[in-house]
Amino acid sequence: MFQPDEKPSVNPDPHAIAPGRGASKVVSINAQTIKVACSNCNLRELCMPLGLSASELDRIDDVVASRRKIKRGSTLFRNGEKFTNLYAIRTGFFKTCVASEDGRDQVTGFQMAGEVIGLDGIVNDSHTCDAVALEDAEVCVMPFDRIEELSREIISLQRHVHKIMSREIVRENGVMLLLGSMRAEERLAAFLLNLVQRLHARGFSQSELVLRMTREEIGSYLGLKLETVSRTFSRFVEDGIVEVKQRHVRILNTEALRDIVNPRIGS
Amino acid sequence: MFQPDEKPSVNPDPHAIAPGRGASKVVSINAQTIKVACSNCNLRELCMPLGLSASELDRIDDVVASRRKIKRGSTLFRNGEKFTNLYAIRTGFFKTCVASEDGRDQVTGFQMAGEVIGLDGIVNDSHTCDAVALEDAEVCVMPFDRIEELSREIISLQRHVHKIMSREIVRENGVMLLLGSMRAEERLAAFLLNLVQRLHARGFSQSELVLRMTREEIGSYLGLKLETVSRTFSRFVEDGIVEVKQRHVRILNTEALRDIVNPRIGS
DNA sequence: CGGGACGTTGACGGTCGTCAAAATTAGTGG
DNA sequence: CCACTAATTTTGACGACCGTCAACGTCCCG
Repeated sequence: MFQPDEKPSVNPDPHAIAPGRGASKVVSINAQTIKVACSNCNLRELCMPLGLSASELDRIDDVVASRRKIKRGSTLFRNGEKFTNLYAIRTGFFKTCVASEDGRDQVTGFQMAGEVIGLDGIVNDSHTCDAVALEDAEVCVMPFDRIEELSREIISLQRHVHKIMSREIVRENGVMLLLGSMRAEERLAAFLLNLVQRLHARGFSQSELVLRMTREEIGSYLGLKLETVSRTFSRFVEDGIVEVKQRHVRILNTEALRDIVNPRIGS
Repeated sequence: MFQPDEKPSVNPDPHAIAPGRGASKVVSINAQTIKVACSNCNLRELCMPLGLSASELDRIDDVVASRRKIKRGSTLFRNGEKFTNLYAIRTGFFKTCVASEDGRDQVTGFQMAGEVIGLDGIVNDSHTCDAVALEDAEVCVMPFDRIEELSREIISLQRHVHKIMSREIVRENGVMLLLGSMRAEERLAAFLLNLVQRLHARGFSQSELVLRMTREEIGSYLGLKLETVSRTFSRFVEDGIVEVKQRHVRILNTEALRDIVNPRIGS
């Protein structure tokens, strides 16, 4: 009933281990040498500015100091840790979550390949949330000092950094709208549409997805309890809008989901 | 029972109309000439980086192209409008709100003197929310191109811009926590504490404030209906935590408010 | 002084949270 | 590879919190 995920049209960089173009592109970490280059990364169009000259592209490779693998369940950074890097996700799936003093916590976002995390750390030079890998992941480590340095010289990089931060602000505005004014069905419908749209931009199916997070994590993100998430899924299934088998979801009626998010007057 | 607001220790720039230091600092707008200068603005410490050299300070004055007055109830910018400027609030009070297609809207924040608005417009070169003045206001108009230009040259300005954007991201994380996991009392308590803390940083009282927004706007921000906001205020009054007379609020027991936001185990 | 915007309060109902139990799956170690 | 335990998910019953609807009161401004 559920096929495996379609292959993304932008595959993980197949030349990641190929010989570098210069010593500066080869960095030694933990006794293993990893070739690092944005210039031939297929995620570039997602996480780097377009329209760079060859020489600019060459210099942008320098923002990535190294790569880092994160095992499922472990953290990329934690609340309180010193901020030094932004991270571009190469593969895998993350959640970010904040915690209040009395232990409540709230998932503030789910991030996938091509997206950048760590922006929260800039204000106070320390992170204010946890970033947890929901599946084995690999990220590009980008020292923020170098990003600032280079973006002083490469205008399109500067603009790009600003856009990434602004995009995050706008995204959070949308989440606030969701949390502040939507009911459970609307929240879950919006969540599914958003996920599938982002996956589609990465070459995956428009109608099928595998949830990398638990019902509880979805609930935390949407301001609902896990039971409500589960019940709402069940209602969607009853209504023939989706098929759900554990974490595999197939969207049968995208229009219906859109109508739930944005109730139309009349029919 | 309620005195008028205390005077802020950082007063509106008393030299705003004083003779400028050069022609470039004098800009003509709408047949009136307004002296524009961050260097002698008393809000500087709130909205500009610290530790600038005199020459840098002089150049930062150039970021502000002009000033603009906004009447209570009118908008500084609207969803869909082309993005060209960021705005630093000199006086007055704003709300920003986003709207969904079907007409629901959500207040995403309240902004006061020294804070910067317009960051949402950077991603798509057009604004994604409305900024509405809740009282007569004046803002510094800062063309974003010039900000980017100057921040390529002045490192501390670049860092400052990044911090402002990151701060907004962190703020919104906090709002998501509030909307996602707090009950009405907790939300309102957190809201009051946040407002009074920001006002205090501007030289106002720690315990007294005048709400510039309606119950409905508070409710929209907090994900509650106006009746719930009103009822929750009444409960706080019954419990002797605050005094409320219309939009004048006096906090009688700050600790109680903190305990509501952050329930302690035990006593 | 009068109309409109804003705020308060009450009664009632719906949505979602809480508690509980059972089913299914995933992960672990033998 | 299988058994066993933990984790996750589903479903039900019930109740609390907050939304809805309504009426009334208050303040502000023309």
